[in-house]
Amino acid sequence: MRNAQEEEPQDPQLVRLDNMLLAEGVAGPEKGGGAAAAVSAATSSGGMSPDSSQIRNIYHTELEKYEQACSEFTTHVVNLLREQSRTRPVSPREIERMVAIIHRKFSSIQTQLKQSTCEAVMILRSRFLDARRKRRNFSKQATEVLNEYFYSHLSNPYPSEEAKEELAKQCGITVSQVSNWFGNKRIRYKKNIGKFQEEANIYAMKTAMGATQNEDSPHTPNSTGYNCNTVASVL
DNA sequence: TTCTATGATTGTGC
DNA sequence: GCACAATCATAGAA
Repeated sequence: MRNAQEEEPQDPQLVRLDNMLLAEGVAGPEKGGGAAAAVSAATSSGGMSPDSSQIRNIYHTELEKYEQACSEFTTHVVNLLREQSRTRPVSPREIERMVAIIHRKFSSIQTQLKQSTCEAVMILRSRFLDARRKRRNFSKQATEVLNEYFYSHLSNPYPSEEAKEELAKQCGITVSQVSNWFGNKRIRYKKNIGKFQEEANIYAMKTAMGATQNEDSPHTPNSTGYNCNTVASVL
């Protein structure tokens, strides 16, 4: 039986589907590859997204079911043939041929399973690309928080990893979105300081007011080093 | 419909 | 790996 299975030439379509599933990280060892990696990169939460890991789990469950069913059915048919051999001559060659037929039939089921998994991955990929295209502005409050940090650290607007995480938490966005925001802000501020002057003054006033309210505790911010007069000279 | 603002992506340099 | 610069694509205002 094993020989009959191993000698069967590999279906080129099946090979193609196998390669694709491997490349997408659905088949083979668990890793962050292909669509799975792309989606998880977008979520920045690390690991596979719920959708992509779901596809992987379903695929493996179905594949196991398929293998079990194939093996059980083959055993069943072989047993039937052996029983028949009591009433009529059944050659080993006939058994082999029957097993080969069963495997061919099951192979088409396997192709269908892999085909539909590939389709699911493709749908997931296009959904991810759509999400990337559909930009959403951050909430007013989030922009406020980011701007406050930016203008109060104008002399060094490079938040540490911890600060980025804290800002991300406060704004309800990801750390990479915080990094993007600061990257964009630094470059746009630098290119057009004049345009941002008014905004800088507003946040400077806010910071100053906050400092006045906390006059009893002299070590609290405005300890950020922000000074209205330095706005134009930095960066 | 056009224009501007803005979040995201890509390529490059360090 | 991070920051910068250029660019893209879209949201939202005019």
